[in-house]
Amino acid sequence: MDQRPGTGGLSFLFPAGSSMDTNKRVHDEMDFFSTDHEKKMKVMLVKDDPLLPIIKKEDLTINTGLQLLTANTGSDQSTLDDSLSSLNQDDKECESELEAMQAQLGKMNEENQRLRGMLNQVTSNYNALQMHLNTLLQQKNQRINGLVPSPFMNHVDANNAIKNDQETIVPRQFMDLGPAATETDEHSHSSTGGSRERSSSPPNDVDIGSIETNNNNNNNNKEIAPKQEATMRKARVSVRARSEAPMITDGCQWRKYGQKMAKGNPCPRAYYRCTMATGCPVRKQVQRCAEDRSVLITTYEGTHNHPLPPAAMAMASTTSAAASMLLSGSMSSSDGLMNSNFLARTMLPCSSSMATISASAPFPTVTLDLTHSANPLQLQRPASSPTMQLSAPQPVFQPQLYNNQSKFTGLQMSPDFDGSPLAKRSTTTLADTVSAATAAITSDPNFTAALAAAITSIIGSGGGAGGGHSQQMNNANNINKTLANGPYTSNFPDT
DNA sequence: CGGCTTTGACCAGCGC
DNA sequence: GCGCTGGTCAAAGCCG
Repeated sequence: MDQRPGTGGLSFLFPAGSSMDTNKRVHDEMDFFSTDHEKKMKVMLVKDDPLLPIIKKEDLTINTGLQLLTANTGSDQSTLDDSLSSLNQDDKECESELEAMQAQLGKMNEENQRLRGMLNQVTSNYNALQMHLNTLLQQKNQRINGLVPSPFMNHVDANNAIKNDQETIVPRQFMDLGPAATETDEHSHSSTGGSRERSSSPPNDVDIGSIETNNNNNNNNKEIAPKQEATMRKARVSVRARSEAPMITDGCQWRKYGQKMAKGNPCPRAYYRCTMATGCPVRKQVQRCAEDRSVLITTYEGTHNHPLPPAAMAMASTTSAAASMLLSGSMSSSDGLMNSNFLARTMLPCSSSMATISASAPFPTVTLDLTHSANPLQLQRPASSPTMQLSAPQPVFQPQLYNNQSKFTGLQMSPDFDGSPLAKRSTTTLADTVSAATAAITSDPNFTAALAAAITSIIGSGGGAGGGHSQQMNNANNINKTLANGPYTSNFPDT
């Protein structure tokens, strides 16, 4: 509590003609004997908060309560002032002390808010950097292996890439997966398909597990690898896109192996398996949204065990990035700041939710929503060619899209998916557009922070991926209903 | 003829 | 234990 020398603790009782600078300079001083506390507080606020209205000089000349007795003579006034000053001095001290404490409290609150903002900023930057690191490692791994990333980047490749790059850095997304992925879950999940596929096409899970075991004669790896793979397998990336076509063109070859009527959906759900390599475990489900049948929902699941064509690279990058974020241990549950409220605050400024996270049992899912309203970026192909509208997520991404993806166009759909090499279909496909979206997504720290917050709010909320607990279900239902009701029909009876 | 789609059946998980 | 649902299999048929 420093006081200006020579003022005797009356530094706020300046004459009306005192300069504003002088009055403002005293904001740090605490005068317990002054009765002009409100004015003092105003000065302090003006100094600390530029948003508040600036106090005019004349405001500081407002009479105090003691000056209400101006009808008295000069001597009486002096006597009365002395008496009142003596009588009220104790009360004034108490009031002054109270106000001083309130002022301190206000300062501390401001400091707290500022620190909180700094922490949020640091957290956002950290998440953005980690995303960028993952992307760079993926790209380097591609160059090393001559491969393109799979939709769900093979975690063995990822580990190798990271080991090659930095011996000391451990990819957390494959280490701290939480309690979600258990061998029981994996067995239960793959029991239907995996056991039946043993005869013809060994599940990729086995291969990866064996690789891990061979590379490291460590019993722990024998246990961890299946869990990692289980989580990788369970993690899903759902892409919502507006399309009249039966299936989006993502550059991969798919074979339909089933179709079911989903509960609550008038349209069936189709099941596809990747046929670009024998035993590739990647599958996808294609549905149409029950609410809006023009919206096509494609859900990817699994890890490709083979190189992908360039046309599939962009989608692979997108889904891989999303899955990596979903599985990233960087979004630890200990980060209390990153909660669903933060997600809401961060995402709501976006007029459309372009990415949502769902912990809907049994699989955590990242949904990339490309269905929202058109914007200047939306460039459609000629009407004769089936197209899928893609609206750039938010204006915040648009400059990046323009700068980085000059060939950004509408998404070409596969009107009649016949298994032909999708790369031949067009030079500007969904892959290109998703690539643009990926670049925008991964380069925007706000988005990564929001997505990280969403992931954290779900995974870290007590169950982890695949937890399927009621709380998670509630969160998931609030955040995303993407997968629940999307119908699909390969014959388009609904269109 | 090979690859794909269709479609009924089967299996496992889950809730009641 | 039973029924519902999601996911998958596999035989049959279609197509280029």
